[in-house]
Amino acid sequence: MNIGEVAQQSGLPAKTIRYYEDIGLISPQRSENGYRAFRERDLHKLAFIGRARALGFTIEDCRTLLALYQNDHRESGQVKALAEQHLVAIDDKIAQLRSMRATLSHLVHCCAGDHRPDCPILDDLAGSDLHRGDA
Amino acid sequence: MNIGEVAQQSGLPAKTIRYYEDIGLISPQRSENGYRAFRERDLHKLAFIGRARALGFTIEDCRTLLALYQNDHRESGQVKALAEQHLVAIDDKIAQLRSMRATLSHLVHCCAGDHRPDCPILDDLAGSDLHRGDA
DNA sequence: ATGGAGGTTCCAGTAACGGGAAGGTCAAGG
DNA sequence: CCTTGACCTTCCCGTTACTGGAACCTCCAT
Repeated sequence: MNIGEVAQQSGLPAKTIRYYEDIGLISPQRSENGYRAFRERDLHKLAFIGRARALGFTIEDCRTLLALYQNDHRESGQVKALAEQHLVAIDDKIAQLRSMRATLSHLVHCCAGDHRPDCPILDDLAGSDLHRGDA
Repeated sequence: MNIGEVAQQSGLPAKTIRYYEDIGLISPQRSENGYRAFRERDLHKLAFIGRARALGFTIEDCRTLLALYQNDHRESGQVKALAEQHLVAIDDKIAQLRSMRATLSHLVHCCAGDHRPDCPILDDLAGSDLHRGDA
């Protein structure tokens, strides 16, 4: 298989596949013409990576997960630990975004959004304490 | 004020403040010795940027917001539009993270996490369809 | 005079690719 | 046989918002 077909089947852009080879995630063979010659195993690996990436794992996590996957003597505890760690990181991000969202949403609702220049959003960013001290 | 004091008062690292000058967000004067000489206005601007960044606005958004803030003829609708757009982006990110979280959390709960190699997480990443087809 | 805490510039690296140039290869068509 | 177009190759730069570090300068206190 050439890279184009692998790209289609894995859903990953050809550029990304080449990048994954660059950083040593995959090592496809080469044809005599210099083209990458992918086998089923490579495709399978790429699909694996694609799914891990879709779950938000970093490339380094993917490297680790691939190694565990290919290691018959792995312990599922290692995988679970990695996944739980990632879960915590996701929760942290969600919490941070929700905090931002709450503040921003409040400000948006306070802003008339008309043709006048008065704007509680800018007031808040400027630290004017006008609405924060309105109690 | 030298950069150290401004860093403390604004809560931004000195490196970041220099970077903000590099990209033209601020333009502090210079003392004869070559040191940056910050005035109150600069500090105020930096605090403004810091707060906008804390709400997740990009640097380019900050540039726009600063310009609006300094423009007496702005219309609050412009600010509100920018904020609402950002709010949508935040919501998108939260939705994506929650989707990841749901899948990952399910997989983690399915995994024994012991010393055996069998691992539903890896099975899922490998696309084995074992648990997805268990209905 | 000297030591240390500040300041300065510039360069490189981060994560994970994407865009685009310059050029080789292959299959089909005239 | 030649060309055209699709596909492949490598290589280098750009992205976001900084961070770390080197090499060097300046100020203040002892």
